Amino acid sequence: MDFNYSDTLTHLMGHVIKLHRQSVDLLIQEHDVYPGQPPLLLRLAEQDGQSQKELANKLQVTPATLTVMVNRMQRTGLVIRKPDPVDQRVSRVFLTAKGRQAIDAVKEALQQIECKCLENFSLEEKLLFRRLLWQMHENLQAFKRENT
Amino acid sequence: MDFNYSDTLTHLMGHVIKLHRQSVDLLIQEHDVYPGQPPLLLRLAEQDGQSQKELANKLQVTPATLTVMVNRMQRTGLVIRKPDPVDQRVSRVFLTAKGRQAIDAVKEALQQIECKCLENFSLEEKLLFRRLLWQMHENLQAFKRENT
DNA sequence: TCCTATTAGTTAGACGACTAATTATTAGTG
DNA sequence: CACTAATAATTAGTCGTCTAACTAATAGGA
Repeated sequence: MDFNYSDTLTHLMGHVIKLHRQSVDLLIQEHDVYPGQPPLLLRLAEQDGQSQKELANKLQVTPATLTVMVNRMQRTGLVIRKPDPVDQRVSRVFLTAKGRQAIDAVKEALQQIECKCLENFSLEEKLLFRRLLWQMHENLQAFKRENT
Repeated sequence: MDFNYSDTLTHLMGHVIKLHRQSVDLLIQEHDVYPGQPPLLLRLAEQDGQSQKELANKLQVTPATLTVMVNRMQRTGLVIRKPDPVDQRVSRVFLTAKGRQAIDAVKEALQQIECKCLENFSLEEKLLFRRLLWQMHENLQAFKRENT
């Protein structure tokens, strides 16, 4: 019972994710947006001025990671940090004008790639794919709960 | 026509991949194997003593990345580098005894998680999932070809 | 044969992510 | 009220990955 990692579904998925990142990056790099930043930008587009803790939770990332991300994006002028007036511990992240412009490109790019990804998929296939992916997500979540 | 990144298939896939990594890591970290190393170990299990270039190609990683990976794995004693006797430019990577031991644990872990991932999947669903994933892979590859 | 091109690998510096330890500030309790 | 708990963010150090610049060695052509 030999086991080939290359035949594994997660191996293939990993490659797809990587290709996806690279493809999106091709379209957005001119806006000073790096591959990990689109999710943060989009969360800010939904609601500006969230605390870093809120953002970290939504992005499923540790607060430490978020601090570093915000530092870089502040340096490239996409966002700006402002202290919360009530609670001095929290700092809130706001989009700059440049950030807002970048978001348009980012949305456009993600949309385009998602569309490209799903070329030749029927509606049923899309739905099924999502269902299976979700099932996988739940299975892994269960595994983590059992083994922590 | 508002666009929600959270509803995106690739967003969900990203989470699944992340959970997968974390889950595998739970099972292998005691063997001094870090999350990015299983693929390299398994390639060496297939064929020991490959050149770094060969390995980089198979892992779809740049030579620079491979150099760093091998450095770390050499430091933790999983592999060892030996110069090619014919061509002095190439250095070949070999498993150590510890590396070979780790591989057993890694295979076991990957198998277990892959199995867990696919809980409640029928055979048809597995096949279909792979087919759709492959289609996505081809779509993205085509996109990259068109935009490079 | 010698000089140039190509090739394999490395290094430096950046981004993305994590854990563990640290700093400030707020909340709660005796 | 004072002291301890808990919370938000940061820092330091590591792993994973990339690009660009560099070194060393081989291959090829004039």
